[in-house]
Amino acid sequence: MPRSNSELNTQVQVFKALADPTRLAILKLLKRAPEALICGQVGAQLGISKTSGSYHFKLLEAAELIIVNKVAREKYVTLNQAVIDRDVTQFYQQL
Amino acid sequence: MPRSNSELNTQVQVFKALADPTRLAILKLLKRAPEALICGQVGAQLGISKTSGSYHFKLLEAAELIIVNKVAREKYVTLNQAVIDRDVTQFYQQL
DNA sequence: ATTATAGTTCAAAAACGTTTGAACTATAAT
DNA sequence: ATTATAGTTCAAACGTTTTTGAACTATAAT
Repeated sequence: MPRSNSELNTQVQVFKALADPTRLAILKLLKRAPEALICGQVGAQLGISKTSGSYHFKLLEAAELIIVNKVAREKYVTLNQAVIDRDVTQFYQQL
Repeated sequence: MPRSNSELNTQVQVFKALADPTRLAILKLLKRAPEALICGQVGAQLGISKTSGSYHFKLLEAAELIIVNKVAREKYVTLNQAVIDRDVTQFYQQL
């Protein structure tokens, strides 16, 4: 049943965000990229529809795993490395 | 070099296993336990049915996050610390 | 001004994950 | 032998996540 611990909840949210092949692929692409990438280009490279891409980027942003910067028509995304580092550390300390 | 997809798949499997409040609670309980715990007792402590417990433990075992030891009627479980450490390291190296 | 491009939103559909109860196996206790 | 306990399995129900297509907004290019 619902275990209501808000730290646990955000942790679950992060793991849920990571628990999908498309999103993991996005994050790995961003990790290797020298600078910000445009959403649509990432989606195209992974062969997903723009609607689906929009959904996944929104979810990654909600989990604070990426930073989004809208410039004119385009959406530039980068890893939120600080938050990822914090999450890894937490994972390491707890398990 | 084309990155094999099976690595991504097992990674996704691990994150899926972690992406649930009940399973995360189980793992944290196991982490703090001085020795192996009995499935049913863990389930009771978390207030889940035995059927549901069986489902979650099976999933955690499939993801190799726990080690299971059946003794007579009881199922003893411990964290699979070696695999967890490897997963954390991989997470750290890739994101 | 028209058309093209990048992305969003919405609702429906499809896919996937979790819980439930009943029936079951195997071991233990009386 | 009978009854109790620990756990599994199965299918159905229930719940959540993901994909889809169409309609939409906003900016850019011709």
